[in-house]
Amino acid sequence: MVKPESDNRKIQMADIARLAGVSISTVSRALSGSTLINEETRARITELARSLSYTINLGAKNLRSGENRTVGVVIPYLRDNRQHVTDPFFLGMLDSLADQLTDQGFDLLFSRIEADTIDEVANWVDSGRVCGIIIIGQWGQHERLNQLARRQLPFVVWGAQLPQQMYCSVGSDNFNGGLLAAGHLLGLGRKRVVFMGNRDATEAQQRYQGYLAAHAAHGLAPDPALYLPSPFTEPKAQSAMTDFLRRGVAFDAVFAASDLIAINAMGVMGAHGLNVPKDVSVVGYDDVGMAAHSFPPLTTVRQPLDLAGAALVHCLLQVIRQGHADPRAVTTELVVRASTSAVSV
Amino acid sequence: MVKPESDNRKIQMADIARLAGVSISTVSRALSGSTLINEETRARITELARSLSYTINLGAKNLRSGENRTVGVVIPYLRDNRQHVTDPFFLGMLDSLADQLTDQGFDLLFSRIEADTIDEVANWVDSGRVCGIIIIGQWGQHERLNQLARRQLPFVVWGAQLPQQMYCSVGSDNFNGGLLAAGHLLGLGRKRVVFMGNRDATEAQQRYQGYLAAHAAHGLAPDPALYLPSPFTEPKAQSAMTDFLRRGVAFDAVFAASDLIAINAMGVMGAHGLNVPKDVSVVGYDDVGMAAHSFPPLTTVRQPLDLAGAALVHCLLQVIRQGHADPRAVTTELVVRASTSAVSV
DNA sequence: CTGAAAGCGCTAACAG
DNA sequence: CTGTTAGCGCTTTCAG
Repeated sequence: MVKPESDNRKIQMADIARLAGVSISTVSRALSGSTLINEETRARITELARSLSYTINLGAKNLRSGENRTVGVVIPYLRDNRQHVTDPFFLGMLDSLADQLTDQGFDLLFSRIEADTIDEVANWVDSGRVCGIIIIGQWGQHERLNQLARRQLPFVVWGAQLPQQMYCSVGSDNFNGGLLAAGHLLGLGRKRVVFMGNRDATEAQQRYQGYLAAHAAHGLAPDPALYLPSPFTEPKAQSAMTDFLRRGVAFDAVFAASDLIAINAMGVMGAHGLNVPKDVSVVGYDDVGMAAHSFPPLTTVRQPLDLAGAALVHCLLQVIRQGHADPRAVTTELVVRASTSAVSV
Repeated sequence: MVKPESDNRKIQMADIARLAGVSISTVSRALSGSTLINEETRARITELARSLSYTINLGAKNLRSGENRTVGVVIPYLRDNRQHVTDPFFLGMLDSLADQLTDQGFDLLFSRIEADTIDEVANWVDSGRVCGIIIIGQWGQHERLNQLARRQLPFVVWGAQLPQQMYCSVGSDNFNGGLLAAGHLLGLGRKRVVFMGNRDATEAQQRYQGYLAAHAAHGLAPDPALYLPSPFTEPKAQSAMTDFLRRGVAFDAVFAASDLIAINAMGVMGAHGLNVPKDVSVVGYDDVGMAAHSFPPLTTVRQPLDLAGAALVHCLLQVIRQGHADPRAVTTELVVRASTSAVSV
């Protein structure tokens, strides 16, 4: 099954060789850019190959050469979260990786997988399906990832750098991002800045540390009541903010751990008659496309997806070739838009 | 390059065979579920294989058996549009396809490609990289797609069914979707319903036809001034709506060709002091996750992504095996939320 | 039921 | 510079 229709047999090297009146090896050399071949013969063969729109059979090539230029990209999901990934950040990351990998001549094998069965990605490598794997997000599987690293599985993950980490991670500079965001709000004269996100998620935790540091730099310590736990999904972010408002805690700013959370929080606050940025200034995190077009447009910490994708690919190749790569952070940058303003006098 | 580190040689059939004291062919049979093998031997071999966490080398298997269980999925993009895809609909579709394909034992090779060089996907098939291709969206390349079909390329596309179409498409029932949406608005007593979208895009065109049909069913013909051209991107949708408001055309409802457009339009209208749904009722298209959590939550025409993904995969397999499959439409359904209401008396 | 042998489409020594 | 010769890891006749 899953074989093509019988009639249109695919053209292969032997055909080209016959037509060009040379040996198969000559064709192979011509097409692979070997130097030990007459330029004239190469030209003839290349031309012939193109006119027949011949493309080399990658499976055979890989099998023979032991190479592999396919990398696996997996977006894990939590079982309870289930359903489809909805945060546009992931699409952006995937896009970026696709472009990077294509540029470098790699194919991208995509898969979703339950976070707690993430070990299964090892099969992709064991079976020679891919040469390495990029995992988007840690999803609380730090220890499992460490185990994969012990098995010498070639992979890198997009996420935070953690203590006792045996694998290579690439992430944004979360601490600094948090510092920038909270610093910006405090600099505008905001006094009671809510941190909205899930501190149990490693990246959010680091952003929270930056948030604390910004307060310290201003000689402040945030009221613990200003920590507003919220998952990274839209409905839960909305209900978290709704509950928070009901509690009546005073606040004049929100730093959300993702743009998606921020935008949903702004929506809820707007529906409750609060004005953003006047009553409450809001900063998000990621700078997804939507952030520039929300109402009001969202001030946020930009994670440069193109650099991130490039770094992930770079590190993965290093892990594959040298067995190791150091974790990295790509620099973050504050993008100021209309969702933040100075306190009015 | 891109070879794994030398030391950890991958275990293969020969190893299992040696350890089990049988021939390679026996291992092959045991693992592939052949019937002509002693159940006891099979058990022993399977167990051994699992304990060594052996996974079969797919490249070799495919090469030998001529099979291929990888399908290519491509999301084209327009050059001027460039940058990253931003509409969450695509992520949803990709997710759905990933799940469907995984369930059916296929791998998913993902790629972005410029819409007007879409012919290049043929290489994936010619080189034996994939057994077939799923293209997300027509992107105005109907004729190019027809040419690919003439070349017998095994592919299907998510999009509209068009005149003189030689390839298999799967899409939502755009006409009916438009009919439902506009019918709903007219049924609420709305009289001047804007159609916002790009009529040149084939799917939007069909939704527009449904919009016209709904008017006809109510004995109406829409004012041509109510056609509001808009691309499918956020900034352009916003400026289109901004311009439209400036023009001062009277209207009391909007049917947008995508949720993304609808949500951005709602934002612009809100910023101009218009109340949704009271002053203007809005219906979108797609039912992306965001639609349920916008302000107000968006009434929309749901495209069932799971069914769509399943249909795409099903059709692709049929094209591969039988050389042909008929185009299909998956049924759409109106999801009523708070962005639409009856005209007040 | 099992083993031996041939070969999928290609690359890479090895000899000219 | 080019052809000959072995396989890459697996499946599949063909004989036992």
